[in-house]
Amino acid sequence: MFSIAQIMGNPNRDQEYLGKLQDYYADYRSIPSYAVIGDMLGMASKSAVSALIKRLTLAGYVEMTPDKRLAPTKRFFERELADFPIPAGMPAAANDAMSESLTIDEYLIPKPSSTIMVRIKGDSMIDAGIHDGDIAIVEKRHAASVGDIVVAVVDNEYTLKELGRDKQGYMLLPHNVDYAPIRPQEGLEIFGIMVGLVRKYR
Amino acid sequence: MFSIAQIMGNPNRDQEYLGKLQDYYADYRSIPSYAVIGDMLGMASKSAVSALIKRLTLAGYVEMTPDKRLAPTKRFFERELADFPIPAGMPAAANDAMSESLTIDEYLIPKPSSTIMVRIKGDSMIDAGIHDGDIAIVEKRHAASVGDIVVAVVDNEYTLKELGRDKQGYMLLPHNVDYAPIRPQEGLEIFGIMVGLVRKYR
DNA sequence: CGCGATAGAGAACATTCGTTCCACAAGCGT
DNA sequence: ACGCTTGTGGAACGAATGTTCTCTATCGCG
Repeated sequence: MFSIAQIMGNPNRDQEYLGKLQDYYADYRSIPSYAVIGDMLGMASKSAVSALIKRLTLAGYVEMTPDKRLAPTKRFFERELADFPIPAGMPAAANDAMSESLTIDEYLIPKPSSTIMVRIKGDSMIDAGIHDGDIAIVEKRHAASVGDIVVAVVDNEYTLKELGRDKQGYMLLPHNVDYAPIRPQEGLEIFGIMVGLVRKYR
Repeated sequence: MFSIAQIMGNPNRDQEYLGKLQDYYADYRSIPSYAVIGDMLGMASKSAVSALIKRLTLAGYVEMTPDKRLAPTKRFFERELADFPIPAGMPAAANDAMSESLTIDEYLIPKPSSTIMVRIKGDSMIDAGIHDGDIAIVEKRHAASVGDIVVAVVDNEYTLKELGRDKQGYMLLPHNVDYAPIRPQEGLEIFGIMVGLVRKYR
């Protein structure tokens, strides 16, 4: 991977171009055609745009999708440090974790079609930091590992617990001393596993 | 605005198609050409794709950018929020009549410009369900109320605690029996208040 | 069983896309 | 001042795009 300064013909200029592309993308979630880019950046010809895109591609800001469409990369969304005016000493801005994604949605939901959000009821998992009213991000699938927090179907009811196992077989572990582990009588059906948690303070 | 069920020819089918488009977009941040969509969805002709896109446009999931490129709308990113326990039959493509739809970003970040994300370090707040490695959504402002979870500046260090108060004045309350409340010596500067929490299970 | 409505296949079409080539202008060092 | 490098303007080109049309298969309903 290269830095923009290493690749770019005129780094400052190109940085500014990149900024305008980022703004456009923020508005429309799509990268425009070369002609529109040209308009936007004040270039009269598409060859200039073509060259710019080549540079941006080399520098890793955009890439081609499998069907040769121009798409932004993770690096495209990186923010300048100046955007995060966090005074020195700030508990490391979550920049590191989030820098790879534009949004929290992307961060938590890599596979939208098989992901649902469920609002937690009750406090059987409170010792795992899962509170009543929290929203669980659940990825639907039938395979889970011991230690995963799963949504399982027990006696025709859905429940969120940690998947555990001992010599007697699988069980569902609440995280609350007031609740006892559940040993499903007849098999255990996994509905999905919990991949994320969202809580809102108001 | 319409619901997908009102517009769609075959709602379940279209919902599934929409899901695949969402997955593709999550991977590449771009909507593919009609030909690729056709491949992906098992349609051999572009006219079928064209019809689908018309329906999705009507339903408000995609739209045209100023230069006639296909782009997702906000609604494209919304996810259904189910209440727990999950109603039976849920696994099937959620038809409407379901509770709310929302994006996590909008849910947690009403004021983007004054909101930052901070990764939690340590477990001084673990009894409040705030774990090491979680991401706190922090709205920057200087006013806070007792009971808020705040990011405060104490002795030139940033710390996340509950804001408390007794007759001796304000203090910062950890939520962990191993930690003692902090009574700032010389004033207390509030950096922001915690409005949300995001956790990712791997 | 037959009818109509609907969706998809397939092909033709004009449009638009991005690439590529060449020529010219501006900036730089010698 | 000159020549070289670099970047841009412009035009031409083939490829790919999305629209539209007709025809056929399928489904639902009576």
